[in-house]
Amino acid sequence: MGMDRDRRERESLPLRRVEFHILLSLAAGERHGYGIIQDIEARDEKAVPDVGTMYRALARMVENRLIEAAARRPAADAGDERRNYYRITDAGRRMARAEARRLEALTRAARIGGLLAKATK
Amino acid sequence: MGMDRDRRERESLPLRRVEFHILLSLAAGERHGYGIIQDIEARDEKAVPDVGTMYRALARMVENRLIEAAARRPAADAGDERRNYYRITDAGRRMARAEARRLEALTRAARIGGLLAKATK
DNA sequence: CGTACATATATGCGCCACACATCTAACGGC
DNA sequence: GCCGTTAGATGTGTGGCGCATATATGTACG
Repeated sequence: MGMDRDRRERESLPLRRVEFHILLSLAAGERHGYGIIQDIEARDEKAVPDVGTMYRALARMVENRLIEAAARRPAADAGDERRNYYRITDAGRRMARAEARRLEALTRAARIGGLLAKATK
Repeated sequence: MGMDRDRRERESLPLRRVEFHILLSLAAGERHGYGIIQDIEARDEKAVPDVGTMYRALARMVENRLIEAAARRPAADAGDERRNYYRITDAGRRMARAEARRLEALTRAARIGGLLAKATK
């Protein structure tokens, strides 16, 4: 059982770029699609996904239980009826952690390979 | 001129996954296609590219001057005539550095977002 | 109040990156 | 000489993603 879960997670790595960005954004709190895009824009202007890519990814990830529709919009924003809010699931958080570890290892390899300066901290 | 080069590099990021893996592997020394695959396997079992993807990527990257065919095989291995050895070019190293910085920033974001432990070194 | 622009979500289309499958052939051990 | 491994190459299919477009609500402003 736990084995099955682990295997599924391992097999679906590496995560798609959009998906990791989405999970990373939602790890900080509930957000709606357009808001996630702006969040990514703020963090890395070079990797901003297309809106089509975004909404399709959201649908797919709900399907895969990596995220779920937030029951109701967060307090402050009672206004805009159009927005669909999402939250990260436990499975999503596990996936994001696994992928983050992968990226970290890659980064470490790059540093060892002399492609990055010693301590960028 | 320098500007043009910088712009081209920035626009073609992020690198394809295979390509970064190849550059990362070749940054450590000259290698042949099959050897690169084994190198990647050793480093990250989850992201091992298909052989088809690999050989096509190598051809493309030679075309784009990110790598080049090594004139002749490295000393110790005078044996196997089948092997095609490659080495990283300056342009390739620049691209790899840029991509490594991108991944490093992503990793940092993941750490800030609580998806990674504090100091992994 | 109208209308112009930003916000928000959604979908058809086409390209291309990649995995999968298959092929060829040289290598090394027995 | 046979056979499994190593090495490289190529045809094919799927799916992710960018591009364009559609639709509709929110908001600012005269």
